[in-house]
Amino acid sequence: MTRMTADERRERLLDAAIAVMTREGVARATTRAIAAEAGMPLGNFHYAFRSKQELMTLVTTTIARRSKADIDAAVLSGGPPEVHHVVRAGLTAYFDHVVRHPAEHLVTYELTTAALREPGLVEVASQQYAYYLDANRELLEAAAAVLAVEFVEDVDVVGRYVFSTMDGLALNYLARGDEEEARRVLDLVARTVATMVRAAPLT
Amino acid sequence: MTRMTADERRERLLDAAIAVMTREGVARATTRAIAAEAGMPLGNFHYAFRSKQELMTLVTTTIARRSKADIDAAVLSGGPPEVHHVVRAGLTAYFDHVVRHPAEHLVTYELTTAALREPGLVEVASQQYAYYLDANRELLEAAAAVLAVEFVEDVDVVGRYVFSTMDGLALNYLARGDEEEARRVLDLVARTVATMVRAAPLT
DNA sequence: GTCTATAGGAAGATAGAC
DNA sequence: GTCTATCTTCCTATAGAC
Repeated sequence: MTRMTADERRERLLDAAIAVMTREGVARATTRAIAAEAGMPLGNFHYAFRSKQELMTLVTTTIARRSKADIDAAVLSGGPPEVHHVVRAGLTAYFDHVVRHPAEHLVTYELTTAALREPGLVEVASQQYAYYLDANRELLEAAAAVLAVEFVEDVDVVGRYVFSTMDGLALNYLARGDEEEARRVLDLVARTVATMVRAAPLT
Repeated sequence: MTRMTADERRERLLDAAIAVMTREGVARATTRAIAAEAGMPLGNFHYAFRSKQELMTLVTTTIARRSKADIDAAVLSGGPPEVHHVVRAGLTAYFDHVVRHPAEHLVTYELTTAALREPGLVEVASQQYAYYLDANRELLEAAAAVLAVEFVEDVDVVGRYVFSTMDGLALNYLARGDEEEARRVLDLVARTVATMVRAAPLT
């Protein structure tokens, strides 16, 4: 049997790290626990990664990338072609993901706060959020194009408004757990976004 | 010189814990660091608290209480008696606090995520958020009374909308650090809240 | 009551046998 | 290249001298 390549080892440890973090929390994702999850001896960890921080950085960016893919896929659901409904469908798709995978979302908050406390990782947290914001703005612009509307407000500000609100609502839901009220807030947010657009001029 | 009472010791350790957490992060607030900050030997820690978790619970509830006092005080600033301006003044007061004391707010996010990972502390996180939500609703109702308006939407939903949005915006600001855009979002939020009220009927 | 000293264990990282 | 065994450090918590 051929040996594992360096890349394979890194990927296995990466997936194992995400699994442990999701199941037990970032604080308990020790190098030992991660190596055990990946089915390899502890000694191999530092053969694949120079340090635990190197892995943490990779985990953070990987989760951001995968989340974006999930949300992008979910937001393509159909529905009445009205701003309020289209936006609500997108927000609902996101919130459904939070309800179905709360631990995964909790991990992102843990990673963000952990990164903000580590001088070498502050940049990672910043880029993680820049990435999410970018994804958000893209979706808003795509939706606007489909609906033939344009934003009255700066689209960057609207994107950040939507993202911040959903980020806060998700954290709030994780802490409180009252799904129904959260969905009513979500509906309210969708209606506020509908007031931020007007019919687009013909091009 | 008389010895410290048990309550004094607890309070000193409590303040020391908050100081260490603010300065170095929750993860680095070890019993050793906290005892050193309080100027007492490590051995005294478990004379005042049965366990570290007991202190963590106290820290979480104490910070929630103190934050409420800060925000309540800030929100009493004057300004034009118009919904948009009054709400914006309140949100601005809150956001100013975040900008001036970012580490303190980061601590609250760290405590929330930490509590959500600890079976015995999930209740604490939930109560922490219930407390914040309650404070938020109270402020909204007080503002509505002063302005002689009433909410078109369920005031609980509006309160949660405002709280979630500001919570998300604060976290977003901590990660990204672009204050100016955050303030533009804040202004946008204030305007959306203004659309959720109408003149109150005379009583 | 107060402190020193230490138990007992887990963390990240590495050395060295195979 | 791979794994075992270990180094060093730091953690929470407690025992026991004063």
